[in-house]
Amino acid sequence: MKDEGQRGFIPMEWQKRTKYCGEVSVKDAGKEVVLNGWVNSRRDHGGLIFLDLRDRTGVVQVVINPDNKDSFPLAQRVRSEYVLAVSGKVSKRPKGTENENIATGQVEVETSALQLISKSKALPFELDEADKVDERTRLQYRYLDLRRPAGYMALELRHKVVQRVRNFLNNQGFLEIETPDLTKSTPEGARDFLVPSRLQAGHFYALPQSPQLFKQILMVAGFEKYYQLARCFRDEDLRADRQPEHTQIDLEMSFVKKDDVINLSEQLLAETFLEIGQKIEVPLKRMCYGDAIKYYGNDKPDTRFDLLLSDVSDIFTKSEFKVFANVIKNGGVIKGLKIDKASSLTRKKFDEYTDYCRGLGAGGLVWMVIDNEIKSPVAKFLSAAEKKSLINSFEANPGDVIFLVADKTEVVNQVLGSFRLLLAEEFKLIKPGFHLLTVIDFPMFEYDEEEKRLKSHHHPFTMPTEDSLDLLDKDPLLASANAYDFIINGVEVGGGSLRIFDPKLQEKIFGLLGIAKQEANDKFGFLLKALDYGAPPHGGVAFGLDRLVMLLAGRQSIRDVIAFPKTQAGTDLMTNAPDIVSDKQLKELRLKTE
RNA sequence: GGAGCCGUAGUGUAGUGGUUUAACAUGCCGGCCUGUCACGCCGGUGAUCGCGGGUUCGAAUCCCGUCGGCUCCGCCA
Repeated sequence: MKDEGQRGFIPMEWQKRTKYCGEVSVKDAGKEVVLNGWVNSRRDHGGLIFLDLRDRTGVVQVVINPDNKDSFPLAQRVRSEYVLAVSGKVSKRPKGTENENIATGQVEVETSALQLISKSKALPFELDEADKVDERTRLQYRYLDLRRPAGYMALELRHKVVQRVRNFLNNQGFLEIETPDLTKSTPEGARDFLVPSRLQAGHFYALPQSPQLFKQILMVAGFEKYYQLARCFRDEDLRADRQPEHTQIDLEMSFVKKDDVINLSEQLLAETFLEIGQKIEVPLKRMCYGDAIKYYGNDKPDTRFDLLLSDVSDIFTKSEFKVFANVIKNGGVIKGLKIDKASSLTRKKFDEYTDYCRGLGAGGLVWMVIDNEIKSPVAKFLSAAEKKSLINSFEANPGDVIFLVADKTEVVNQVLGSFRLLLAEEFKLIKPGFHLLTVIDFPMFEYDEEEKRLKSHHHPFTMPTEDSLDLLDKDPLLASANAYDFIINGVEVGGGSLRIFDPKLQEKIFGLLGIAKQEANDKFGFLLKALDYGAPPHGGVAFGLDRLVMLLAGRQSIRDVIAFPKTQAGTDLMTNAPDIVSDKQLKELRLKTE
């Protein structure tokens, strides 16, 4: 068997596989097969060479005997990750040489012909140790990273989840419809990615943050049930669970009530969990937004563990302890959480926690070790009655530790909400498995301190509840929305709402958001216009496919379930995007760079 | 915009009370080996310690800056 021919190229003809490596079994014993794949490893015994040949289905052992005068010399020159075609006979392995660790360990392929299809340089990292390798090297050589079973399986799972979603929605009567990626920049929401227009010099498309407006217009168009696996773009900073482009399972339905959308969403989620063999009971547990904030400090409660926040402001309304009293006088709150049997915590650890909470914006962190009495730096400032009330309130027992934060309500919730996660991890309180939750009863608006105006909590097209209509004028911050979020293990995987289908109400909401009539018409005029032509009641939901698959795959980052993800600085280390472009390109677009 | 952690042969680590031939494992190259499967054994190759500057007789080690990667805050309707 030759490798490189006269022209210096490897011959183009090669034997096509008759079987996949991972599927060779005892049943094939005695049969001739051809395998194609990569050399996973090579074990050269001098007089006998073993190769583990790998394709996407698995590995199988290939044996090359020295009496095979064509193949043996080639086998000696073969290296890791060479691509080969192997012809040979499947045989049961000699007694005592079976390998229980691999699926094909009972058999091997006795090579009759070995053919080199493609060579490989020595790899920049060893595939079976990739878990430990710096992520930047793996991203640079993403094709090698993905060649690992773990890489393959993550994307295979993603594929299967997508197929389930499509099947489920198709069976429910949904139509998959694509909407534009080159569209119009709209105010509100995230920063847009812009695309300069050549034909309309000086004008810009924006990449969609979501297909929100298009799907609503599809409802006006009468499609009734739409879905799409939509790529969404947001030019904001990245996180482990945030990429500048991500994929949403986006859907919208007409003539539905809130519970119709929630029920379908929960069924859809449950359907995806079947892919990993998990039966999820629907309907899911539901929690109102107010309780989520009150007990968990945020609107995406991690319900894998308790450690609930408790408001103890009442105990300190008349406290001699000025720090607490002042916070309450200024409208703030004192909340805390109790952790069982934590008296082994060191002073150093308490300082660490204090720094952590300060870093999140708290003025400080009060800690108390419960013994026969309370041990705490602030114990001397508290009255006996206050101490007793605290212990009662937290139902604290000797050995427990109480942490308190006093500040503005939002600060307290945010700090304790994060701190609770840290403690749960450190004390190993997190129960295994998946804990799904639907959060309902969101407020319509929140107040933006910086811009001194109302902002939508969900988005500007969210339908207020009927009860809230009167509040829009009186006290819009109390108005609640027909919106819902879906939370798994503290990760927001989806959310949606009923939409406004009355153009008058939509204009009213824009007004409350401080979007002038002129601007509303410039930016959203096409939607308002569409609503004028017989808009059905409608609502929908969007799930973050990347986050969902991340959870199903048990990974910590969505980068693991995206084929070619970007770094925290928004770069692609494999392609080196983003990159500078030629002057010619800039000129055509009438763009100048500094 | 901000905070923290990290950066030493291809890869993963060790080495920082200032002076080392910068160590170990693995990979890679060569040799031996007919039942291995993380094959084994022998030998070899490979790092001016991310980059720049400073302190010093002397810096991988201390200081400053910078670049890159990760985590987080802000931001993400």
